[in-house]
Amino acid sequence: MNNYTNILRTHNLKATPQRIEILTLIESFGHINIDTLYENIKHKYQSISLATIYKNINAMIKEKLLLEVKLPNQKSVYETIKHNHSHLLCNKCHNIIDIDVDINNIIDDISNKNQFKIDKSDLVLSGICKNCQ
Amino acid sequence: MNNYTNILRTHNLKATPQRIEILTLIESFGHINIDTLYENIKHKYQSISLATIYKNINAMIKEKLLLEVKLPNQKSVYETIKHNHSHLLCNKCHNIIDIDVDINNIIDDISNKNQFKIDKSDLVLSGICKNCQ
DNA sequence: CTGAGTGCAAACGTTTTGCACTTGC
DNA sequence: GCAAGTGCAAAACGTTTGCACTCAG
Repeated sequence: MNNYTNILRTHNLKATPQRIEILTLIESFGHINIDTLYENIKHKYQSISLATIYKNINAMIKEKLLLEVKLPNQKSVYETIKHNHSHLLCNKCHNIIDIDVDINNIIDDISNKNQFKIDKSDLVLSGICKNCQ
Repeated sequence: MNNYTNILRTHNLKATPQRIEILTLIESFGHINIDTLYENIKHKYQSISLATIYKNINAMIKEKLLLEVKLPNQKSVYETIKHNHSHLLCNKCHNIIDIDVDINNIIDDISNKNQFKIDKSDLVLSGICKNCQ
């Protein structure tokens, strides 16, 4: 039984081959946008519809299997939910690197100063990566 | 002569009443999305078109007068360009607070570790604000 | 006076929906 | 067998564009 079959089932989703392929591609790309996902999934399922991709992405987001990452100046990408992390974005090759940034001190500080209950941080650092410099 | 007239002119944009009203509303709201902007600008200019708003927002972004802020789970908002800052977002009332966060240490650290030339950081902390708790 | 901006309608790209058919379980 | 998922076409959205008219400078 496929690796993703269980994951999907435990999230109240049927393990269809299309969904397994979506998850496989997201994992292998790390981060992927809808268009690239569609292009690549067609290699295996030529007749898949964009509607199916949207429905599945949305279903998996609702079931907390996936996360949308909004980026400056480009389309959102999707990733599987892992531990909390931030993103490094190259403005030239558009590659995205996951990074671990410890901003707990900052969050505590801001929480106190503003009497805010912070439960989430979205940080994108952008610039030019090593290869593109 | 209106406050915004100069700003617009120094950014190669003609100071039309519509643009002045857009800037006035953005300043008074702090952060505003397209729909709210449209609703509010109609109080003064009933016949303004959404196309005009989009054209102007885009023109002002290109001329570095405005900035788009992408937010998790909701539409982007626009703000005038000030010094670099981050955002605190309340998931209940959707209010946004500008905050100053010193992440230079973090940026230096990440830059070195990844040999990345970082020139921009987008940070949104979200949770529940004081009033909504 | 002239080029830039406005407002309308139409076009466009993206995402969602309805529905008949298929499939996972 | 039945609810859930797929794929198609159509609809719905949000945004942009073309064009005649108007206005800022």
